[in-house]
Amino acid sequence: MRLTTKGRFAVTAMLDLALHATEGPVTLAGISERQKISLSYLEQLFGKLRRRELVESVRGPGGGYHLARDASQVSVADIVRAVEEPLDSTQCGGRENCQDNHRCMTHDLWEELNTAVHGFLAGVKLSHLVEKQRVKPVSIVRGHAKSRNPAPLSA
Amino acid sequence: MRLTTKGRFAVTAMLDLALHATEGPVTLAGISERQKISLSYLEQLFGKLRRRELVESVRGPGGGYHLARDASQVSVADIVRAVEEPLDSTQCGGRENCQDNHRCMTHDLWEELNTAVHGFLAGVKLSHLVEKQRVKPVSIVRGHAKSRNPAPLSA
DNA sequence: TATATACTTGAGTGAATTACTCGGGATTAA
DNA sequence: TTAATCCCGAGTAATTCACTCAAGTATATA
Repeated sequence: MRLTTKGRFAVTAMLDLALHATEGPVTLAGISERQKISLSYLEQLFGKLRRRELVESVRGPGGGYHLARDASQVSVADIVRAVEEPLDSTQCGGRENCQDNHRCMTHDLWEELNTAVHGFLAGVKLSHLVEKQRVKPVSIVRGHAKSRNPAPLSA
Repeated sequence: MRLTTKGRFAVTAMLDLALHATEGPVTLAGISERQKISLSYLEQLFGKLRRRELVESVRGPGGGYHLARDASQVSVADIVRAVEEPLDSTQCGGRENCQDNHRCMTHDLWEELNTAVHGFLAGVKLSHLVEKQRVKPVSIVRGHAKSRNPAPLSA
């Protein structure tokens, strides 16, 4: 599981979608404005989300996107995997071509870590985020943060 | 905590160091050959490891590196943090400039994830890896894997 | 049917990062 | 003095990321 801002944007967008689920199809333009994510970029992301059947689209005027399944059935791991496509193998492409035991050794380690991360993200459902979000006092803070920080995982 | 192949290489190198601890200072040339990591790249990595006081160097002929503390006192998290320098902030640079609650919301999530990852890696000591390594039957597999895959976190 | 709204797709791009190399230098054992 | 080491900073090719641009296609509504 890779994890970059792409995955984070996707989760944010999906959360926005879930929060506006009652109001019919949600437009990308709306998400773009509310979340300050470029429309074109959202289009890219939602193309993948749709192909992975996490969202469904309604075309034409009044159209937009809605969740393909209940928010409780969509995990953060699902979302990240959907957009962070090249979820391919690690270091030594699987397990065959490990150079020697050292490499294999650390390979096990990274695999365990990956399992742990995946487990963590799979445990967090979109519905949890929605709940947390709704509980929070809504304090709108303005401040354009069109930041470029592709840090894969940051402290 | 970022996590790229740089961190993985560093862990591999440190494990090699730990495994050859009894034979006096370990040269980078040796690690380079055994682990198939470029010497120049190792020099870069060990510069950082030394500055973070994870290893100590012995200069001149017969010199090399050895662990600055016992393998049981060095965690994988220590190593990764040492080389993966820019361990700076996430999305919205801390907590102040979150655009609105959605962003803040997911920010919490990523922070929790980060804590989990760090916890995992902090729990794995170099000594654990050494033990596991020593137990394993030594099956040398040849196969040059000078692969370029900077996947930050892969499945 | 015309038109505007919205999704859909694919190609392209600038900046940043990664994973290195290169070329020199400093230190010290023999 | 020589050679084995570590030491360091600049440079670089490839890649990736985050994002834009320019076309579509579908459809609700007037």
